[in-house]
Amino acid sequence: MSQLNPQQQAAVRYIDGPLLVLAGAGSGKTSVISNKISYLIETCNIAPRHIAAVTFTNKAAREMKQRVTGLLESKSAKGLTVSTFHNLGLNFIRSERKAFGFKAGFSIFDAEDSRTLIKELTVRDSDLDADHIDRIQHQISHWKNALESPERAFSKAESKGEQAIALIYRRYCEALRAYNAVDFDDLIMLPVTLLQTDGEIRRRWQAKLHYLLVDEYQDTNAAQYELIRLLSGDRNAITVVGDDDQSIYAWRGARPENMAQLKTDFPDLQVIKLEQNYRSTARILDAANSLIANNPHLFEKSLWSDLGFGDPIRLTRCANEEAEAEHVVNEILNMRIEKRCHFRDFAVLYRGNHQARILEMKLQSQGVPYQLSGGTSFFSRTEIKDIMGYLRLMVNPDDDNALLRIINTPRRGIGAATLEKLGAYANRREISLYAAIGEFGMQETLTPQQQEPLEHFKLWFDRVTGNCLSGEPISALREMLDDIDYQGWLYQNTSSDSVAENRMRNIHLLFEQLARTIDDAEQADSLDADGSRAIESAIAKLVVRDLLDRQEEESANDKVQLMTLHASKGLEFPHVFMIGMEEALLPHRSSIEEGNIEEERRLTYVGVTRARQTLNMTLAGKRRQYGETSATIPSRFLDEIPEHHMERYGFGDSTPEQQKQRGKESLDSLKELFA
DNA sequence: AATCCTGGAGTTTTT
DNA sequence: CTCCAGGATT
Repeated sequence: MSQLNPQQQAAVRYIDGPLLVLAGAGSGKTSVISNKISYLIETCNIAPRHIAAVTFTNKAAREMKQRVTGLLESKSAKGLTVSTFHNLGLNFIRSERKAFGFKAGFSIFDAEDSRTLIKELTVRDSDLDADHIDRIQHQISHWKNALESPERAFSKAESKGEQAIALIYRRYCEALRAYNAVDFDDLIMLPVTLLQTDGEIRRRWQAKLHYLLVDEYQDTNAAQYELIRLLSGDRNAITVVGDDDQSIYAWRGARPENMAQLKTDFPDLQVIKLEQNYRSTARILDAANSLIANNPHLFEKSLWSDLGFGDPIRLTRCANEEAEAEHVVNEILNMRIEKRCHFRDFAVLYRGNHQARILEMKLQSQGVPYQLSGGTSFFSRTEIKDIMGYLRLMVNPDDDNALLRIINTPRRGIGAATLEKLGAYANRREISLYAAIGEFGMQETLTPQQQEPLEHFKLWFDRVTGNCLSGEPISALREMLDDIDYQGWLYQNTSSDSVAENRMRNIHLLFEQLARTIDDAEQADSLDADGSRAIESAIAKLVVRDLLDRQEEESANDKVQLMTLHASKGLEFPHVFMIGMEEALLPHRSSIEEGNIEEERRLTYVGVTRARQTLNMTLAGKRRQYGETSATIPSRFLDEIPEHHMERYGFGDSTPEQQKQRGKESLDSLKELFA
């Protein structure tokens, strides 16, 4: 506590009502939340099980939990909830499963599963093109995040097309029900609907939660906000921490207006600003402040730091994107020697993932180690989706999606025609595909060659399931892998052996994680009172991910970090490069077209504020895109950074003399600022 | 079931 | 231009 500045301390101590902490970049918000949790436990004597802290990513949740545990002196954190919104929702659904009408072992559909299901639904519906699937999926997700039921969506629809999508939305929900499944959005939406309609359950949860803390509040969507409001009840014991200037996820439903909404919904809201930055030099912060001042603001705030003026921001105009990448690599190599630092101290940030490609080439050719973050996430890799399919079907035989994924992977001679008949029959009888296999009615429609592999599969899978649920799940699963010779199938289906090896490693990683999660589930008592088995809960937890970040941490050796501006939020690096500072790239073309410049500016702001010591910006004079090379225009955001903080290279319009002059002005103005 | 071919898109992404 | 998905072809 003594480590905190007065504002931070005030934010920790204020517990008499709802509190909004406006935490600027690098102002120690994680510290505040962690310290507040420990303060609530140690000083206010609130039992950990009555406190919940909510984050957006597993990584953030894990870090916070760790810090709280480290801060606690005399008490234990046992029973404390620090989890993601989705995890909290999942726990809620699990413990109120019966009220929802789900069977044990319900599946969680990820985006890919949802897409498959929507495709299935639209194909049968001939008056809708299949190429609108992405739009439909997006729209459904949007409705769910806005808490719109299919019925409401239909009645609000403004066109025939929208009505048609609303009808698919309804069938999509029905299908999920039939599959005993929920999707990611349901993890938030379903708890909200139940809390709204069931007073008894609402009171029970409100009685359980005495204090609620929310991180990255500017990223909450309508459903998440409603969940927070319902859980906090009229106790109003709630602290939310956020920064509207770092709201960069409006495109996926985040509503930074939720910050303003708080003032209306909680009239006695206290607001505390954290403006001291412990990360960056004064120049970098002044640049960031000037930039973001071009956005309208609900709450004015201005970051400052006492870490010294620092180096000017360097802006280099390169001939083309190739020269740009080369320049960045050379700079990194030079700076590493000059500043005596490590590769891991550098980050290269960009707007779009494709920008990483040239960079990768140049880094490789110079032998610079790098870590590319982003890319396909662990749980969307084919091998993991395959094995998860087996696991899901094991605990939830109604999950037709899972069955379809794995029934012929590896090949079992069960083809499209067979599945077509099976589907038609199951549909008629209103049972799941798995249940339909081997029924008498089925046998008439299938040829013996079709029937045999199906029934063989079911017999085998029933046995595997039995082994897995009764005895040692992990060894039963390894046995299953041998049975189906999954390894052989991998080697046969991948271009090189190293890819197959890697995939096999991933599967073992998954098993290890599953074993750990089962242990956790067996120990946790409170939320699993519905009598479901540990493995069911473990598989559900796996789907909401907890593996990816862990892997990244392990491999974070001495490597240059490459990532999108979005992915950089929450991180910091001694030396930051922002590349592609051009109109149409940053701000992105589509954002210009949609008139959404403010979010692009915030994105730039996030990038700038990642830097501790130096910030290097680059742009390419000519860029090749869509086959043709054309001249670029420097990003408008560059003009919003005070010229006296910038050192321009490659613009040809400023002599070293002018540079020096600006450098003087810059120092003078900074001195004035700090006088 | 595997492979080739064509067409369309080409921001950001967690759970 | 380059990549991927999905369809068509073998």
